[in-house]
Amino acid sequence: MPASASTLQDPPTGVGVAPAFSPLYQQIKALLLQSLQDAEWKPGEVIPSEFDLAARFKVSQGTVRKAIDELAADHLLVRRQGRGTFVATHAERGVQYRFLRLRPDAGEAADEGPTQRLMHDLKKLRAPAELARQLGLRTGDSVLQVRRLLALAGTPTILEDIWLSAAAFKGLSVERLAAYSGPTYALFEQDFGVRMVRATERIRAVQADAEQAELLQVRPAEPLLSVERLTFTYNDAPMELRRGLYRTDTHHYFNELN
Amino acid sequence: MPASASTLQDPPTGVGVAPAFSPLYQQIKALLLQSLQDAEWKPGEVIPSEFDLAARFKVSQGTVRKAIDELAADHLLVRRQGRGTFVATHAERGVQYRFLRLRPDAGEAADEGPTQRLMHDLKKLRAPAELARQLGLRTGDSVLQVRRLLALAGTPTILEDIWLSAAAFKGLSVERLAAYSGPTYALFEQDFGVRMVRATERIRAVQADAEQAELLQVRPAEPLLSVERLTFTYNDAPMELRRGLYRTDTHHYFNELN
DNA sequence: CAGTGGTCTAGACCACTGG
DNA sequence: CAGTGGTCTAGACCACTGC
Repeated sequence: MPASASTLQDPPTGVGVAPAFSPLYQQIKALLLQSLQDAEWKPGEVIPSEFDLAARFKVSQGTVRKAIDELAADHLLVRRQGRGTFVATHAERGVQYRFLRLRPDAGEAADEGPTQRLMHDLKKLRAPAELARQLGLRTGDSVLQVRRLLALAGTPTILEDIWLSAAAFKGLSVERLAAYSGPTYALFEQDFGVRMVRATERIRAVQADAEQAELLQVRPAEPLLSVERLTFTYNDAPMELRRGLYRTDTHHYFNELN
Repeated sequence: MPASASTLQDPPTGVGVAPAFSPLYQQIKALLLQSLQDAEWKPGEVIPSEFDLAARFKVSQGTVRKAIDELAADHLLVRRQGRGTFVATHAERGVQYRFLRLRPDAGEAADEGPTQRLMHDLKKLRAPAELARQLGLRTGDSVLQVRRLLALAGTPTILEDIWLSAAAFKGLSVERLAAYSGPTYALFEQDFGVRMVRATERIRAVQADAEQAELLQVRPAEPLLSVERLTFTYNDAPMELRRGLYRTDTHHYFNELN
């Protein structure tokens, strides 16, 4: 028997329902996740060593290890041999623009991210029903809309609209966005304590309308890739909706299927 | 020290280069992979139990376990508690069409795969340089080209060209393709012993040309999603190039970012 | 050289499956 | 009830990092 399973959640003994047996390491994982959510350890910081955590939770090091393994597999934590285990961050070089799958056609190496921001615009508006639903807000709640145009290798390639809860991102400004040189998600971590963890994307082929064509410097009706991204923090709480229009004449969306 | 590391590969002792320390479980993983490649266990079959494998390789069960864990994470093996560990297969219900990311706009549930095949065509041709390069063949090698049109929920939605080495897929016929009701990748396993393991996709927005438009029943110049897929067997050997044109007016390409 | 993650073992026991 | 994967422990030792 685990040394002290009783100090953690015991499996429910109710009748009728599935036993819902939960292994110790899953419970540890949940506790670690809670600490991440509570910002006990912030992005980029070290968390306690496996032995310390084992002592804290009164389980063996191997059990903590397995919990951390899963969090590392989900990119919530990053292990570094000899140094410790760290809270993952979008600010770190090498994993920046982790969610951007647009690659130049030539040379498999990923771009270093957008090389130039051509335009930033910010509006505040009331969330229509569908947007509110996706962001987990109520219809009419205050929402920020950021529109921006990004250039890759000198040519405008990405036209993006970003929608955020105005409450959660209170104080976000065009100036801050324009001045910040890293990925937006790193800015969200630093300024608002919002760490983005995963995202879903819905991709379609669409025709550029007149305005989009002009901004992206393509002919009207030129085909563009529409990438609708819903981004989640800890807890699977949706925090951002983003709609990108990508030119795919010199770049492509790269995906790896496993 | 591991019980019998000496019977497996010892770390190279050369000077100058990185030590290239390789843990035991990695070596076990490589051995298991070799057995999969050699078709010692075929798709859908059970592999020996962890204890049997531990005895065979003269390591502890935990070490075999870790090797299998990684192969299972890569979807090469599938663990089933109480039953055993099986070689993954595309024929299995629930993982069919694992590489098809097109989803209906309404209802997050994935389609059960293409509901109807409207057309199949097969040609034999000499591989141009670029195709040969991608498939790991020599320019001019004999290649099969399959063209097919698939309908989802009654409307033609996917127009696909598939290129395969004629040598590796000798005997493939339109009749076989048309008659087979499951995914192509399951057919490849059964008829040719080729198990597809992973794939990369390059996605672009393109305009339908006249022929494509007619087949997919859209207006010419309608935007379509172009999905170019390179599919690999064990060993990262490319075995198939596929170019799909997807209508995205009622469906979208779904992607999960972690 | 101390501290951290990484590997490996051996053994106990639990959960699930099928005969 | 036997067999398989799944969990947990305890302890030893290795590889890597930084002081």
